[in-house]
Parts: sequence; structure tokens; C-alpha cells
Amino acid sequence: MGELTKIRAPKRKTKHAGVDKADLPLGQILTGDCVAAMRKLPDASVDLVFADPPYNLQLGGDLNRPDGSHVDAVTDDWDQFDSFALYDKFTKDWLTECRRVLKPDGALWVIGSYHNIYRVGAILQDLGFWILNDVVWRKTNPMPNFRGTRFTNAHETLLWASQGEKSRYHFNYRAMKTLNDELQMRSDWTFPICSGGERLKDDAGHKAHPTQKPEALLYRVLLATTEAGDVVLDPFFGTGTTGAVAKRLGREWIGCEREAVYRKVAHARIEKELPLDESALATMQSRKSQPRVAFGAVVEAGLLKPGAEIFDKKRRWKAKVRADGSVECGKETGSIHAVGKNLQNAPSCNGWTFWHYEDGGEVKPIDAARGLYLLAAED
Amino acid sequence: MGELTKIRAPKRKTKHAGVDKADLPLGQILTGDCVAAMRKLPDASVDLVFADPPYNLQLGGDLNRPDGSHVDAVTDDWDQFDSFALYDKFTKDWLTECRRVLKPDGALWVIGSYHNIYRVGAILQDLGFWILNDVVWRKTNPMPNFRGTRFTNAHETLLWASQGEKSRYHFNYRAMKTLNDELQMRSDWTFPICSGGERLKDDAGHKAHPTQKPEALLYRVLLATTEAGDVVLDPFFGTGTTGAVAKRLGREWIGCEREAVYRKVAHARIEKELPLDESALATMQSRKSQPRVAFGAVVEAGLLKPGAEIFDKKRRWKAKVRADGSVECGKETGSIHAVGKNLQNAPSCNGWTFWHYEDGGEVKPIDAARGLYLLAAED
DNA sequence: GTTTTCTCTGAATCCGCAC
DNA sequence: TGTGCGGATTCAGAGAAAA
Repeated sequence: MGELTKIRAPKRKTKHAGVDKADLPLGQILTGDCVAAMRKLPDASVDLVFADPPYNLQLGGDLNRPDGSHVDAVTDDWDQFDSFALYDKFTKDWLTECRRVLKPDGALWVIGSYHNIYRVGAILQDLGFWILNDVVWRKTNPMPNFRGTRFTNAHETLLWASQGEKSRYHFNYRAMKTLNDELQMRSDWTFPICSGGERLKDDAGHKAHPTQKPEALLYRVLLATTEAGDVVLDPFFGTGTTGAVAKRLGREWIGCEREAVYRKVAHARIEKELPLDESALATMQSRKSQPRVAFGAVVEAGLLKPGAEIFDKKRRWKAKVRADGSVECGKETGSIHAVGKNLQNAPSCNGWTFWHYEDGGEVKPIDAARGLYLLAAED
Repeated sequence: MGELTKIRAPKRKTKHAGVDKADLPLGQILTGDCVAAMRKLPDASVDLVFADPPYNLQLGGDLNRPDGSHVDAVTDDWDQFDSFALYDKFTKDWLTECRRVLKPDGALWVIGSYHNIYRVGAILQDLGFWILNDVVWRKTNPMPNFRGTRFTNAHETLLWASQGEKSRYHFNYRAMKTLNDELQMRSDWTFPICSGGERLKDDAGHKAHPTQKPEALLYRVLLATTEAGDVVLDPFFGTGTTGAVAKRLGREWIGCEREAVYRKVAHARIEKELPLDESALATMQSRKSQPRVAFGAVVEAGLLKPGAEIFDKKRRWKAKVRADGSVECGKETGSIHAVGKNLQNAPSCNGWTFWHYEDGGEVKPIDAARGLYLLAAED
């Protein structure tokens, strides 16, 4: 079993000795300006930066909806810059510091809108960062353009960049493909804006932060470009979405935030967050870094009993598990992949994600059983 | 009544005398480098620029480094700084020339990918252009990422910018809303890439141009931001998608293209293109472009009689119509708009849709009476 | 309890002519 | 160049309130 453990270990190149995590302020929100705060961190100590900097919106007067109600705009001091030059300097400063604290094979994400993202992108390139993708967050429910003067501004842009052209950044290709129903994950992601129960409120019931990002966005970012145990730094921590999702996904986090109010809200929020258990995380592992597991071995181990019923998500087909790890559905018999493929008349089928089973009243893909198997194999 | 008809014509401001179109090389493809070619055009002569600049750094042999030294683009081994600086200079040059030939209320579109669009966007802002939207072209059928190393690069970005913050760019809001099934057109557009019969082939059957854009994209751009008769300039004409769609939509066009092969293909293509007839070109017009009608004129015409009662939809307020077109509600008197605004204590009010009247037992907004007035005026 | 209607709100560079 | 004012302009989703 020792061999499985070895194979399973995250396949991160450790060419660079790295910093002892004990020397890092993990799970802490550093106070003050983010550039000053980051100076306290050692070189090459962080696996990923996620940054949601001020957008430098340059708003005119008030704006009303057609029904006369007033739009609550982002007019906070932290978003005010007197010129592009000042914004550029600010951007260059924090990006430079991020570059220093990032490991050579680390990566950086920045989110922005057309107001700032072109400046950020150009500066990023000037500093030597290498853009890997620009990703579009399509909002299902953007604020309309109330005056009918432009296209509805229905998206924001994320930049994903490595330290340089040759750096060996980390990308969980398989996890993304699985998440996207066995199609390659595209550069356009569709999520609603953060509202409802997820939107943090202050004591008076007002939104705690004007620009809180949806957790689903961070979830995908962290799942795609980090492994459990990695250190994620967020220089503009706000109300701590990055920290909350990092904790849930078993990643370490460090935040920087100037405003005491936001820090307080973030601490309370993250305190409540519960990490997912390891089996749930295991299903998200990249296939490349996992040993191949035969379905038969899972059956053999008793995680799915011979005779058990498995079914596709929509329960259009049911199949019976046989002792040798083959499955049977009417006249079709064979491997989980072959039967799934033939039933759907599809060119191929990933049986691990196609077939599901019930475990304690819950429907799970049989991939979860494989996760449990691997977990057990580690001991 | 001819006067009303005249007022109805599209309301383009001609504050600036403008250039006689006869002095422009309409329907021509200018040869040579686009900056040199554009120098032949007069100032403020073009309504719209659509540009699809190259984003690789192989720009040809006629470029110089910022220090003036000559560069052989194909063989020179640039460092990253040099190549970005060179690309920036190139970008600044052609954008500056576009800015000169554009009318003060003209606008510019640029399309690009993450390789170049951040540089273009930042330079555009530095030159004084005012970004109106960034628009994402989502490809329904992008090329997959074969090596599984990144997200599928499934989109390109268009920037739409006016000459400056205060400039009065043109936007066919109603036409876009109609095109999008009566919902505001969003900043993300979904089209397939250019392929099949639309993709131009050379004599050997190979694609004539590596980055031919789909006509649907240009169709939407031109429909959204130009009127029939407007002059559209494309500094990187390629195989002439802009020209073909412009001709079809009854817009004038000017192209610049260095490569004789592309010019030849473009000419042949545009030659075959047929303009839509005028009735097909008609688009939904905004209320803004309709003639202004005084409420008094509606009263005068007898469509609403002095002394008649008007009320808001929920009948919270009632007002009396007076002979001069003012209305009275308790202590409030004045225009339909001012009284509606004051009663609701709102920042503004459109009296035409706020106030209602009864006509044959039916409740209608007084806007319906305006409609009748305009209908009568057309005869 | 259930269904329907109303109300509120979200990173927004959000008017233009006449005087 | 500023000021006044006519009047054009909104989508999805959550939650509360009403039916």
C-alpha cells in the first residue's frame, strides 16, 4: 500500500526547497496596506495569488432606475484614483510584491472590469507574468443598463498568469473536465452574482461589502489551479470569500485587508466554514496524479457490493454490479465505461462519473467510491 | 405636416460641418501600411473604425525599435521587453491615426485576444479614447486545447470606444433590443467561428486568410453603432469582411491592406455582395429619435379635453387637464412630468407613461393619445 | 399550506436640447 | 460654458406580502 501512497502524493515539482509553512501567517488577515503587509512574507512562499483589486470606476452623477429608485453605486474611498498614472503605479506596486512572494511555479489570478483590467493586464505582462488564459465571468443576472446607452455590462474578466513563459504552473485539467460534464472547461464561466443568503450583511441589514464575489467563482479558481495544502494569498481580502472557499477546500490561506470592518466580518465568516471531508476532495483530484483503479477492485474492497444497483444521474438506465467488476443492463454487459457508452450510443463514456449509487440516502457518482478506495489504500 | 416627417428623420447631430464624402476613397482598398494609408484621409471624416490588428509580433520589416534602430521582425531575437515595446508603438501609431480621421462623435471597435488586447486597451485609454463596453465573442466551436494544459480559449474580446468621455457616440439601442428578443443586448455575444461556405478559400483550396472573422460579428457591430450611409474604415482589411457587411447594410466603407493577395480576394468578394433594399434595412427606432410632442398640442387637437381627469395607474393621484396643457392636482400644478415627479417625490417622471385616462371604458396611458396625434400628423 | 404579486437590488464610467 | 427641464430608460432573483 505504500506504493499507492507514493503515487498519490501531489505531483508538484519540488525543485525549489521552499519555505517552511510554519513561518507563514496561515489563516491570518494581515492589516494595513497590502504592499506593506506582503513585505512581511518571505520570497517564494505562496502557491497562488487571487486578487480582486479596486476597479477604479469613474462614475458621474447619480443614477436612477426607470422606476425612480436610486442605484447604490460603489463610491468608496478605496476605489478613488486621481489618474490612470496613479492607478498604474498602485497596480505595479502590488503586482511586484505578489511576484516576489509567489513561488517560481506559482500563479496569479486577478479579476476586473473594462475600467481597470486592460491596465492590469498590460502591467502584468510588463512585469514578466505570462498570461495563461483570460477567463470571462458571465453574469446570469447583471444590472441592466438603465438609460439604454450601451450594451448591458454583463461580464467581468479574470486573468490567470504564471510567473513566466517557462514556469510550470499547476492546472487540474481532469477536475475541470469532470466538472464540465466531460467537456474541456472553457474560458467563459457562467455564474449568478453574489446575492441572497450568500451575501453578507452588516448589523443593520445592509450589504457588508459592495463587491462581494460569489463563492462558486473562487471554488472553480482554487479547484483548477491549486492542490489541497497549497497556500493561497489574497491581497484584497474584503469579506474573505477566498479564505472561506480555501478553508472549505483544504487549502491554506493568507489575507491582507485595510478595513477593520471587513476583517471582522471575514473572520466570523471563515470561523463558521467547515472543511470538506477528504473523500469529497479526493473525487476532485486530477486523474493524471492518481493511480488507475479498476472498478473490480472497488467491488472487491466492498465499497460497492456485487448485486448493487447503479444508475445514471437522470435514472434513465439501471445496471447491476457483478462480482468481477463488470456491470449488466438488460442485454448490455461489460465494463462501466463500455456499458455506459453503448446505452447512450455515445462515442465514449466515463463510467466513473456516468454511473451513480445511493449511499445513506444520498446519490453519488461511483467515482466517490473510488475516492474512498484510494483513501483506504493510503493507510 | 411635411414638417413632422422631416423631424422624424434619424437625428444625427451635424454640429461639425464634416467632409464631403466625394473627397473620400469610398469603396476602395488603400494599399501599403495602414498608418501611411490613413494619412491620405482628411481629419474627422469617418464615422466608425473597425480594426482587427495583428497580434503576433511578426509585423513586417518596416518597424523600428523605440530607439529608432531597424528591426528585422522575422529573424531578430527580441527580448520580451523589446517585443512588447515594439507592439505598443505599432498600436499607438495606428490608433493615433484612427483618432485623427474619426469624427468627434465617431467610435472605434478593436478585436483581439489575450495576447494583445490588454496592450491595445491600455493604449486606447492613454490616447483619450473612452471605453464604452468590452464585448466578448463567445465561440460556439472554439479550437480545443489539445494538450490539456489550459482552459479552452473559447472567446475573443472586442473593445468599443468613443473619442472621449463627453463625445456623443451613436448606439442603436432599440435595434439591438429587438435583435435580442426584446431584452437588452448584453456584452457577451455568441457566434460560431467563420467556417464552411463563408470561409474564403484560395485557388488551392486553402483558407485565404488565417483569421477571417464571421460576418455575423460585423453585422451586429455595424447595426449597433452606425446608420445607413455612414463611413466605416477598416485599417486591417484582410479579406474584407467589414467591406462586405458594410455594403450589404448600405454603409460606405474604406479599407487598408498591405497584402495584394488579400486585396484581390476582398475585391472579388465585395463585388458579389448585394446591398439589402431599404425596407429590409429599416430598424426599430428609439423614442429619442421621434419628434417631440407637447402635451398641449394633444389637448389642442382635442384628443384629451380640457377638464378631463387623468390618474396614475394605481389611482393614488388624480389630476385635471387644463386648456394650456398643464395639469393640476391639489396644490401641484405644472407639466405632466413636473406634477408626476413632485407627487411621487421622485427624481424624475415621464408624464406620458405615468398618467392615464379612460377611453371607452378602457384605461390607457396618455402616451396612447400622443400616438394618435402623431398618426394624424403623418397624413 | 400554496400560489401569485409586489418590492428591492446588483462593481454603472448611463441624456440631450434649448436658452 | 452652465442651467433647466422634457422625457426616455430595466433584468433576474430573492424575499416579503398578499391572495
